[in-house]
Amino acid sequence: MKQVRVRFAPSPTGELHIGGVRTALFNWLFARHHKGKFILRIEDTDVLRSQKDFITSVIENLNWLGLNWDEGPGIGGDYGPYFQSQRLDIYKRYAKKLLREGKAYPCYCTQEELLQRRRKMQREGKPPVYDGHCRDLSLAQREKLEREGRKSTVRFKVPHNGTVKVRDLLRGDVNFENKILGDFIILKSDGTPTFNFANVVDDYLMRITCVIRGDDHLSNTPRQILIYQALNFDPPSYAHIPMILGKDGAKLSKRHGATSITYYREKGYLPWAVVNYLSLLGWSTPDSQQFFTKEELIQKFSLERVGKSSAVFDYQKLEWMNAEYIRKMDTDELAKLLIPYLKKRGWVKDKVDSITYRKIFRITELEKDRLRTLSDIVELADFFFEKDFAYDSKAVKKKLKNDYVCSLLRRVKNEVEQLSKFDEENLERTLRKISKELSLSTAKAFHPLRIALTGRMRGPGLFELAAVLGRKEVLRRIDRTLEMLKEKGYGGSASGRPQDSGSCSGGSNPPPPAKLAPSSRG
RNA sequence: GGCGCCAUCGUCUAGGGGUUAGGACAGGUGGUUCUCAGCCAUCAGACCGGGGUUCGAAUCCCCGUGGCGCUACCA
Repeated sequence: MKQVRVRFAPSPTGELHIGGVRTALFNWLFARHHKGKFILRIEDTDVLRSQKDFITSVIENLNWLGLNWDEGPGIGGDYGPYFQSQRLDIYKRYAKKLLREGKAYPCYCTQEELLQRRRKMQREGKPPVYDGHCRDLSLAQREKLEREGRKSTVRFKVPHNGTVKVRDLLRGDVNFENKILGDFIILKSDGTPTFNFANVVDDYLMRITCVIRGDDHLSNTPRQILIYQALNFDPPSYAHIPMILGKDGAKLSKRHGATSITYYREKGYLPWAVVNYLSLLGWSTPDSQQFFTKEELIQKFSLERVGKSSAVFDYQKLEWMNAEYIRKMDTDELAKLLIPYLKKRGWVKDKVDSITYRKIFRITELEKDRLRTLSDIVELADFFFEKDFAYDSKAVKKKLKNDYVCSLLRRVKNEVEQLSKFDEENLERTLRKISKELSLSTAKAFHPLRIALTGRMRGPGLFELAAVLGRKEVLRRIDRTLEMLKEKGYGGSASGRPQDSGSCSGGSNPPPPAKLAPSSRG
């Protein structure tokens, strides 16, 4: 049996799309499973819309995802070049061959003429296919039109009768009647090939054995098979995989949310989480397994288990899966992935020293369970880095208003100052002791403290996060909170009584004025 | 309009002539904890409709309906 050769053939007219990634993935899995070749070919024949930046982006993103190719840009191979823009003479050669054999003909219709005739056909309720206007021109007529300076395209002569059978690995045989196809263009007036033509020539020349692509291409396939036949090429086998849709059932597009893989990369999705999630869109194992290692996925993947109906892209499930992979990840590895996000915020310097790294590691440990994407770290851990963090106004109103709060904070401050060793265990023991002595439930004691230290109601364990902050910073934050409460008249200072132990005024050194933020997410 | 593809919980799906139609995400409830997250337990939720075939249809066949795609000098 001959070696499996499949390809992914994106056109660089935009950022690599999630749907494109899924197509690339299925091709890659198929190749790897069968120990065949995965080829990357850039279909940049649309000169107007193709951009160099997008080529770079496609290549970078595929690399990031780990979908490595055996032939193509950056690698080379025996069947190159792998950019269609560098193969124009090849397409011309084959077009000439078809011309010579009478299987194609020059068409001199202008776009304007075509448009008008198409409109007319539509008005009359006829199918809007090319009417064969130039199909049977005599040599003299052609020469006349040439002399008039008319530009020509090359059209493929579709037989008027008969049918084309597409053998699809997923859907079985699908038949199309030739007569509904219409003579389509294979070479544009500027000499570049159209998709259907370049695709066939390249797939043949690159010895592609199986074309795996979105099922939006199924209706194009009869045209391509006709070209194979005209050129005396053996067509490959086909597998048209279901498309990915948005929530409303329409083809996935920007209005459903982000569709470019670049977005997910920047947001902090792990490449394998994306791959794993995408593999489940249209494919499954008999036991509906959710998580796969790379080796497992390659081993278990098969086209037979690819479904036929389109799948809705579920952002939430992707997010969940990403979070799962983050939680399962080694903390050290995760911390290193988080650093770029901290740098972007200016929270850590370009060169991370070992003390800073130690802190980042601890923070990573504490926030790991809460991360859904890597960039979440920015919102979750800001208080570790921002000395001047804002207090969630809702949290303040809800938890710091009570009379006992100031005496509690002052008490904690005193005890913390005197702590022989400032670590998690001592902290916990002391804080529990204080809450007991003040006859406060741990909840009542710890919530205000958490807000004093972080500005918010949710987050990692109190002792853990305090330990990371360090004694000095904890004391400073308590002072800062006391000051803030004093200004607001909260926490017992508004009781009207003279300065008693419950008051927030007096005592401490005046810290810088604290900001009160508008209520944000707790 | 023509042609084509598709159809199981809200979503991804398993299953497939006789099943309590299974799992995952999301949602609800309870528990654990200083909060959140997590974790554990638990609940709710589906075979598009109609005909056939059959003792029996969600499963096979046909029709309908719906969704999507193609019908370009885009790919």
